[in-house]
Amino acid sequence: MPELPEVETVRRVLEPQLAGRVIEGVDVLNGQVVAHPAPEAFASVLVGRKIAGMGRRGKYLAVALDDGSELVVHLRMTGQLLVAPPDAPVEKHTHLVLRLSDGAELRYLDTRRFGRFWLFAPGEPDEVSGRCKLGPEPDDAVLTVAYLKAQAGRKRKPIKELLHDQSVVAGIGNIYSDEILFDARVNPLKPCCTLDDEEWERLARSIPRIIAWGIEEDVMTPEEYLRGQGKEYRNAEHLRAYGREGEPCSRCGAPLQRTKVGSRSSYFCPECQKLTGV
DNA sequence: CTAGCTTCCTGATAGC
DNA sequence: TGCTATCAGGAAGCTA
Repeated sequence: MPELPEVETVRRVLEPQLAGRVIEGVDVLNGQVVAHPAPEAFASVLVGRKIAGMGRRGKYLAVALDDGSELVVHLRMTGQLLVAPPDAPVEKHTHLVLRLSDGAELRYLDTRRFGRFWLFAPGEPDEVSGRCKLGPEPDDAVLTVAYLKAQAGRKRKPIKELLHDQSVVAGIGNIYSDEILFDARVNPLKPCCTLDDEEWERLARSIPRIIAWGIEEDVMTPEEYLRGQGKEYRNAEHLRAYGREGEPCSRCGAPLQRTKVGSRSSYFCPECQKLTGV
């Protein structure tokens, strides 16, 4: 389940393999994953374009094309982008194939088919992908205590849900919200309007730090990415809270607990992240 | 305005 | 063994 650090890893691995290649053919195997424009137009407009580079905004990837058009991808839960030789067997759940000028193929696989592609003509504003509604990147300097407090307002919803709100901060999902709250020693269920100044300070510091740490820990070579078939982002072993129910807290040794926030599994330390002042 | 629910999907796993 | 139920979760869309 890619969040910002994993999406950034995909970008770093794929960009050097794609930049400079020309898209010679497009096979839309499942039109469901093409959100804009219609699949036929999507394919015909892409053919002949040269890939200039690859960017990222939140969890969105953006392939920049030579004529100024832009191919935007959101992997959602199970989307994977793979570069494969054309003779490699086409795996189950392959929905889109871009045939490239060096003979390789960029393939999109997605078991749950939640992921989407959007293609924007040069100068065409992106008003449909949801990208324009994103809040600042986690490393953006505007992400101050004052900003977070203003976003929280009088909301009583759990702080974890505020971190999930892509219009507040871009790129945080269920895993990294647990990691950030663990690092900041804030209980995931704590209502937004009840955090004290120290908690806001720690949270504002933890957001950029934990996301940057996630990207560093995620570093992998193209060979490793290929071996894992784009499925393994190595995002489990370095985590300190997520998925570690019953394991000792790395700070105090107390067994970590699991709870539900909304409908999401949440892992936290009952000693370091006490629910007080509510 | 916000909170809360449903929808989209498949596959892994649990329980009977 | 084979069935059903549950869970995993990003984000949009809906209702109250």
